[in-house]
Amino acid sequence: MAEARYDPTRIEPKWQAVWAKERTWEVRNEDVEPDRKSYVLEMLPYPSGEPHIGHLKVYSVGDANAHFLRRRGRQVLHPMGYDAFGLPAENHAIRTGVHPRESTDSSIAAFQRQMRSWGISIDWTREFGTHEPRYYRWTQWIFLELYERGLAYRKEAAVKWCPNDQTVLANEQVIDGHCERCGHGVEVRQLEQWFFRITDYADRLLDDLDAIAWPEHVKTMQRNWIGRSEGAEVTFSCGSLGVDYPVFTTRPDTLFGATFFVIAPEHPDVMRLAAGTGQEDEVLSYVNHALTESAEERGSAEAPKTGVFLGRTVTNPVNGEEIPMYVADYVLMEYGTGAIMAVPGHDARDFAFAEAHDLPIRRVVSSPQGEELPYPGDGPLVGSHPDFDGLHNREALDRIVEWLDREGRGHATVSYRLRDWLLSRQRYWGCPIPVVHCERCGVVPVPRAELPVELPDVSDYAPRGRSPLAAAEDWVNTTCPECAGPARRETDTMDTFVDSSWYFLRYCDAQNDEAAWDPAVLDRWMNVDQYIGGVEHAILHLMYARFFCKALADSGLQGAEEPFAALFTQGMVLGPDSQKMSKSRGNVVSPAPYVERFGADTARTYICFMGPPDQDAAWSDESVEGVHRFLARLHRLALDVAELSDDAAPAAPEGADLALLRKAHWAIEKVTQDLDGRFAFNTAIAAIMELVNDSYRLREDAGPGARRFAAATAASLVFPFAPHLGSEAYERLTGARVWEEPWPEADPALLEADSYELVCQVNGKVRDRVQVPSDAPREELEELARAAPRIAALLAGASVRKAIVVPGRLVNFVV
RNA sequence: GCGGCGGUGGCGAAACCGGUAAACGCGACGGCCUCAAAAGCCGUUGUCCGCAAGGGCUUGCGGGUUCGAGUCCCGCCCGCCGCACCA
Repeated sequence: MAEARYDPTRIEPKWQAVWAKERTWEVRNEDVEPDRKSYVLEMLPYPSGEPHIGHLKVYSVGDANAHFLRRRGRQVLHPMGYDAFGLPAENHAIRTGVHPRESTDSSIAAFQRQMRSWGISIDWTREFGTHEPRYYRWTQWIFLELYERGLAYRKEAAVKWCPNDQTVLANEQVIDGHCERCGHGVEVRQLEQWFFRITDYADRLLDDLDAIAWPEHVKTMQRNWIGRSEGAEVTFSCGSLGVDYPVFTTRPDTLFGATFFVIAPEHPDVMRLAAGTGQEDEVLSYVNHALTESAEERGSAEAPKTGVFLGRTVTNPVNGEEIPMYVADYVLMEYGTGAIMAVPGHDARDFAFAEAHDLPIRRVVSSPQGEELPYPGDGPLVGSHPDFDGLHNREALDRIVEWLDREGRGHATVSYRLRDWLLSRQRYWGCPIPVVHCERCGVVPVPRAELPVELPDVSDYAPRGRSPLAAAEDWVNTTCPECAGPARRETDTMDTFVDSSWYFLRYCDAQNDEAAWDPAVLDRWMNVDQYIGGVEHAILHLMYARFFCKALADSGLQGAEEPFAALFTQGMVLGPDSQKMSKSRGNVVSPAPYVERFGADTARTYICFMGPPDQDAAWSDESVEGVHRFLARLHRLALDVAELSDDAAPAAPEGADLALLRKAHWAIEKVTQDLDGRFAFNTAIAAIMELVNDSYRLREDAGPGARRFAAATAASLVFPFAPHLGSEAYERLTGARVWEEPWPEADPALLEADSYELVCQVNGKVRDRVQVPSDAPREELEELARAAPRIAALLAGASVRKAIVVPGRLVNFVV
């Protein structure tokens, strides 16, 4: 055995230097052939400190995919950038006074250094940070495009406010009533804010999910988030006040069971309704209490159903009945119309409220199994109206809606859970919103030629309920582009999700200083063929990016309706204790020390081997060493075999040569199938391990030609996971550069053996195994199985009722 | 509560279409090499009974379909993730 040690610290920098010098992974837009392109993209990192183990995982997974596709003849676009605006850098600045740009840039430098040491095959000519003016200039440009189409708008709204971060939050950034960033309880405030009209796209965002190859659970989460409900809007009138109140219901079939009516505490008419009824004081104190409650206190379905009588009634449009009006916090202002008809017989919440307030409960749908009320299921209508009683409720539903429509008291409609995207933030470290406020002209967009509106430097980053930018007086005071009079710049910045909603478009044409992109160039690369990232972005980022693409497609600015044709969500790397990594648990594993000690190839291959990449998996130091052992074994094998005579693989192999060549072709076939869209990296690597094991096992008996082919094949197959070692070993064995070689193809003749082991069962239990010729017909297989010694013994005094023959697998005798 | 995913050796896992359960790796045990150790190489390793030959049992639990079920169907239990007073 050769004695040269496997030394990644020598091998890895050597090949990285070759790739950098030769610009191996760069692709030129001019050279792209549309039917050969593959756009492989991992979610861009948020640069904070050093890269962590999760980054190593996404980029190892993505790089394996990129390498495989290149060697299958694809022109692969595989770029990298940084999602560089955001709160952590700003909070750091508030603590330390260090400019967020400075800490962000030093983190980016750490990412660049480490990702290069990992040998990831990136086209670095397309790199950018979203905080660079040459990028956010175009973020602002897109904002103006959307503004002019009415898709970006300003309105005062009840918004979620984080008192700790002193900023508003998007609905999506509120988790269980708490700020996604800092965990502080969220309050509701009335503020004027900027929104994107994503709700206009609700149906398309929903329908187009069917056309993309995404994991089912991600699609489900998006569907739930959009929350489309079909139902009807029905008008109840308050005669004493002369006002109509529409409600949304998914169950117009239960209208005859409505025994009271409820509006949300935030409803603008609450006090007007209570006025003069003697209920004012009670209502006022209830509303005040409800509005100061935290989202969490108010949020739970288990919370007791509180509420107060408003002193008035409304008329049920289907039967003219006067039913009492209540204000109660279980009704939400932001969904539907902020008012509901309450049907306690068939809705659990209304039932709870009715019981607590002693209101009538009426059954209008009979339950086939005799279930008690509240009964939310289907069944024939009862106690409603002679025209509808006896009809199945789903049919009655349609008929009732038709009737309402004819009478002008309601109509079929659709309601969504999805809200418009609140994009303004009262924070410093973000992309400035490119508008000015003029006393005379109102909101005026900054002319395109004046973009970017650059983020000015300030000395105090702490938010004080307004953006820190407001303190930059020289910057804020400007002139109106329309009337040239005095104007003030918008001081809010954009949510960082805006920056990351289009970065994949910019990669296609990253050097373009004349436009955000050349549409012809975008047409060549888009859409992203394979997107890779964590499930934590299943809703926010992935929904926003889809919305942007659709909105930009509608403006004719680009052609991709869907940004990401296929999505792969990788699982988390857990700590050695199988717990989520966290500083407080002290179980954080950093990539750098492992890369230093074992090499990037070992770290990358281990990460791909530790389990199916879409599942969570715990880090294990022992297993890392096992993978390192495997790579060292392959390295040693290559050195040994390289010293043998330079024979070609035998054309008519026999014995050990045949066995080894078969194993090599089996491995080619297995790895190819595992990598081809399956991301089954763990089993692909296992197959290469088997090939290496057999190469050792047969090293005394197989000839140099077969041994060289087997070793070179192992090097070639391992390349997507361990590119440096793959290149090194392959070069030693063949003199060629593995990344310039096409992906190997299995020879079908060597995939078939001329005999196989036939399993012989009696009553479904394996009793014997015999070697049989591959081409044996069924009758012969049955005879051979009968003749197997242990089978013959068992069948001896028994009568065979049936024999099942599965060629290629088994024979089963039923006795 | 609703939706999704999962439960297989001591551990990470494999079994892609209903056809040999446990590939590959870790760990453990044994052997070779060595003055010795490390490294390396070669074995054994689901579990129970048995000296062995061999046999029984085994994919969270209980049923079912089938010649045959980890895989399909029905009913449970447990874990993780998402949503959750959305009318």
